[in-house]
Amino acid sequence: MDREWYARDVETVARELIGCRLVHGKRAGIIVETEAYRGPEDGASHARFGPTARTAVMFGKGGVAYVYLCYGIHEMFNIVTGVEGQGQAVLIRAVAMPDDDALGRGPGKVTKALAIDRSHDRRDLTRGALYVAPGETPPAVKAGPRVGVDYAGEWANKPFRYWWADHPAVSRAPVRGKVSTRRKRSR
DNA sequence: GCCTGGATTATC
DNA sequence: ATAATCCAGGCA
Repeated sequence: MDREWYARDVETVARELIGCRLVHGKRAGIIVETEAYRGPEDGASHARFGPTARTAVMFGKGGVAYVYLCYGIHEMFNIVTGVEGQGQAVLIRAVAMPDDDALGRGPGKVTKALAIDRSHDRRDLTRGALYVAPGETPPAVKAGPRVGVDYAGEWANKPFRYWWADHPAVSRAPVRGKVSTRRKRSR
């Protein structure tokens, strides 16, 4: 995909990424689940604090990778969209791998399956070994609330998550309304 | 500087 | 239900 394609609105790109091929060298998978993060006004987005050392890339041009470490364990792959200053990005939550459907299920698994890590942060996706290409046409795409962003108030309910309807590689959405990520610190 | 808590996943 | 594991960013 070229710069123009990525420069469009984040919701459009997130929706159209479903069915596309995500390629990294010899590895590739079909994207079956994404989430749109709208910009500084989006209470669920890393962009909500404005540009910082980590998130400045989100405020740059579209078609660039944003990769960050989550929970100290998992690396998450995002694609910046829109034009400079907007702060939009799409999280790739699941890909269908040719051999193993379970391999690309869940955002932490996507980076594992395609060997993407923080060294790819800020990588230009319009040139090089990491890129998106046309793939298949999904029979149906559904939309619903994003996963794991209950802290974001009204923004948590917006239907910014897109997935290939009934595809087996789509991540299982956890039961919402339950927050069990609290870890007690002895103090 | 210190401290909180997370765009998650595996296992208990 | 909770451990694993680390660092960004708010606040003092």
